[in-house]
This record gives sequence, C-alpha cells and structure tokens, in this order.
Amino acid sequence: MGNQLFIYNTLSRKKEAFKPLVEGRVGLYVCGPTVYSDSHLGHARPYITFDLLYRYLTFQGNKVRYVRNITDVGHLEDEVEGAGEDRITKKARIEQLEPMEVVQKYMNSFHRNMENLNILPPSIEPRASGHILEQQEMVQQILDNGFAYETNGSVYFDVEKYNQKHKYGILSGRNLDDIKTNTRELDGQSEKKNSFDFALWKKASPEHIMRWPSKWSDGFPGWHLECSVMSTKYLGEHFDIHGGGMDLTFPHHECEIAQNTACSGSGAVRYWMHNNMITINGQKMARSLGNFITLKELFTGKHELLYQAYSPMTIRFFILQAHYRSTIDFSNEALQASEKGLERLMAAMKTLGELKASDSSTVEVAPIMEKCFAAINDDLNSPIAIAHLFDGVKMINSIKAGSEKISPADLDELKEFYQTFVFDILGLKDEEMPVTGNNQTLDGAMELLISLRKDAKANKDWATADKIRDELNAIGIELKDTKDGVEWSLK
RNA sequence: GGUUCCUUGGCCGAGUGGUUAGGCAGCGGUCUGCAAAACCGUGUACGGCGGUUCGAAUCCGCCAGGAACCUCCA
Repeated sequence: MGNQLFIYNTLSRKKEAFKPLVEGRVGLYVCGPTVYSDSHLGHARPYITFDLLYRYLTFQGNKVRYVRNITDVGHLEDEVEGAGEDRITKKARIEQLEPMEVVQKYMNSFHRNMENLNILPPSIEPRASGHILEQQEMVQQILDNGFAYETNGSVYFDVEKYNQKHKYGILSGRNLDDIKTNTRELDGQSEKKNSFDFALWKKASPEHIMRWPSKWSDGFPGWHLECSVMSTKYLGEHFDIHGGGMDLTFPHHECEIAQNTACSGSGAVRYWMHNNMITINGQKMARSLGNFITLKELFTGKHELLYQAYSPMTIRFFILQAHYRSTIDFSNEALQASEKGLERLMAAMKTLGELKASDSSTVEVAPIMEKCFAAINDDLNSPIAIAHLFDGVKMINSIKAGSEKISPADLDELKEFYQTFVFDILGLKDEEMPVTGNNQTLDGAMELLISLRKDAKANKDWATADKIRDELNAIGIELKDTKDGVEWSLK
C-alpha cells in the first residue's frame, strides 16, 4: 500500500491503483507534437507531466517502454483558412521549404526544448510518415470488419455502425444522440454518411504535396489513426497507460478507442491520463488562439509579455508546482515566484551536501520522505511533494544554523533521498552558472579585485571597497559578501 | 444549445467533514561597516444565498461569474 501508485483514469473518472499488465513492465504512450512550429509553454506540460510519470515508474523498478510519437504527416487545417491543405503543407509554402524540411526543423527545435527542460527522451519516438503501410493495414482491417466505408477514394469510420455493437463516447462521456444533434456542419462532409464520421484515409487534393499511394487513392492517413497504429505496433493490442492533453480527449482519443476496438474487438488502453491546460488571463494557451509564448521566448525573455527570461528549470518547477489535472495560469509574478522558490530549494540541496553530522538527531527525516512518496503515489501530486520538500529545507537550514542536529545515518539517508527525489524523480537540475572555469583571465582579474577590496575593507576604506563593488555591478558582475567569503557571479 | 469542470488570503497553488499546505510578495528579526543575498519568525482565505451536520473550504440545492470540449489543438 505504501508504495502503491494511484492514478486518475479518465475512463472511470476515479483514482485507481495502478497495476501493470505484466508485473514489472509498463507500456506508456503519450501523444507527441505536430511539428510545424516552435513549441509553446502549453506543450511543455504534458511532456513534463509524463516525464515525471516515466521517471517515477522507472524509479519503482519497472522496465518502462515509453512511446511518444512525432506527427509529421499533418492533420487537416481549418477548412476556411487552409482550403484543405494540411498544416505542414501550408507552412512549407509560406517558408518555401520542402514539407520534410519543415518537419526536420521543428522536430529539432522540439528536441532542443525537451532537452533544456530535462525531459528524458522516450524509448521509441515513431513518426507517422514512417508508418504509412501499417496505417493502411489498419484501415483495411477496419473495412474488413465492416466499420468503415469508402467514398471517392477516401475511407471513413462508420460511427453509427460501430455504436450499434460497441459504445461510442465511453471516454468523453458522450452519447451518439447528443453528438448527432450538436455537431456543426463542416465543409467536405458530403462524402460522409454522417457528420460525426471521421476519416481513416483521405484522398489528397491536387495541391496537397504530402501524399502516399494506396489502393483507395493517392492520399494520406486520417487524423487519429497514427496513434492507434503505432501504440499497437510498439506496445501491443493491450497496454497500460496512454497520456495526453485534456483537449485531446474528444475526438482524438475517443476515435483512437473506436479504431482499436473496431480492429481487435476491445480498447487497447487500460489507464487514460489527461493533463489540464496552461492558461493565460484565464484562457487556454493555444496556437490557434494566438495567445501563446514559445519556450524559446521564455528562455530568452524575448516576448512583449515577459518581464525577464525564465530558465528551463524555472518553467519545469512552475509546472510541477501545480497538480497536472488543474489548470495553471501563466503570469510573470507566478514564474518569478517559482524562480525564487527553486533557488531556495537548490541552495538547500547544496547546504545539505556540506552539513556536518552530530552523534544524534533532534530531527526526524523519515516523515518527510514518506510524505513525499505518498504525494507522488496519490496521482502524481507533485505540488504536495514539493511542499514537503520545503519542510525539509527548513530542517536543513536549521541544522546548518546549529539549532537542530542530525546523526550520520540520518544525514546519509536525507542526502540520498533529496538527490533521488529532486533530481531523479522530479527531474530538476542545478543550473546555476559556473562561477569559474570558462575564463581563466577573468577569474584571475576577479581574484585580484576581490583581494584589493579585502585590503580596503581591512583598512576601513569603505569608499574604495564600495567603488569596486558598485562599478563591477555596473558592468554586470555581482559581488556578495557571505560568511564563507566573497562570491561573484555574472548577472 | 449540449457535455464536463472550476471559483481558496496581495499573487501562484494544495486541500473532499474537525488537525499549519507550500512557494512568492508583505511585515518583524538575525547577520553585515553599509548594501545585497541568505536564514529565522509571522498575519490575512475559502464567489453569494440557503440546507444537511455536534461541526463544512470540503456534502446537497439555487444564484452569480469563469473555463474546457462539442472543429485543428498539449
């Protein structure tokens, strides 16, 4: 019980004890990005959330196969704007690039962002364009099973027929009758029996560059197919966890379930997990709404809404300070608070490493460790875990100040715990700029200035001492007089 | 219009019936030649109105405001 992970399953709308299909092995699939522009803050959330899950499951001793796809085929654009072109094709035309060049460019940028955020790479990162044959096979299988029909070279999923045998809408809590009365009429639906049917294979219009031959037409796979296909291929017909943003619940994940069920007779996924959105002024941050800030802009501070740059770890910590199923609101104030909080935590980590043990403890280390693990076990409640880590920070500082004592055994345990929990599980890292090492000339000059200032201070020549400090500050070097001597850093 | 969800102190954000969330800011203090930093301590809350209960931020109802999904979307 103590080490039992509970996760909230969208399918049951309850927290459930997580038991992998095969003891000690976990199959995890997460919807990856469509690579047609730079990732924004909102995109960081699922990848950080599921990175935490991946790290924790691994820490628990599971062998985890983590599959996260790259969508490089391009989903259909809004008909009004894109006139049937997919997003990648459209972007290619604007930038005068080959579609695959666009894909490569933004995939590289995505990978850089992920590395910056200390997000571990998945075990397999399959690309939709590399699984066209498998997708065609699944289309055929669904056709053979009688849950799809072909019209003008396109193949559509027959939702009504599916619903007669299985239930459509189990994940999002919808029923077909409601959908029938509430689905808007969109262009290009004349080919479909019903507006809520969705494409499995789409015939390409003449201007559509990304296309593949098939027995139905030269075209491209449907919106939702790749995840069904690639999860099945790498994780099997049944696997443990599928994650993604809440906005994908319907229709994307609902359709995935329908496709898998239409193929094999049952859904593939045992636990569906959905992270909530990042908002800005209370509204969802989204590419389509134009209210997004890219990760690159956050890291460099180059965006009109940003007061300053925020480091990748500040972003990671900011996201971990909210529970993944709650919305989290972007603001400079919130990010600055996270930055300060993270600095405090990291400073305590350093202090912990330098702590001296006494012969006995006046503090208890076990409760903190237990509470942190209990929090993560409770549906990845990272904000609670972090709150308990801060209780530990207070304890660490008190030991340093001498008002509390810690035994050698407790100290070892505490060190080991913080190392594991903060770095390995939460995936934070110390990103403090190295003060020395990159420029020996500068180091030497600084040593000289600090030593001159020390002499001035010894002579109570405050004018000279302050001049050195203030003028260094003016050119971007900060001096701090600490108990352990003078520290300097580039601002 | 349909479905689902949210409303916590100056800000962010936990918390599902009784016990301090936590971070940031503020305030007080320690340290310091001064400053900064650091550390310690500390107040303010549960959208409104009813109801259930010995007791509700937490359960129920109504009202107000907001959001997500229903269309690509993390």
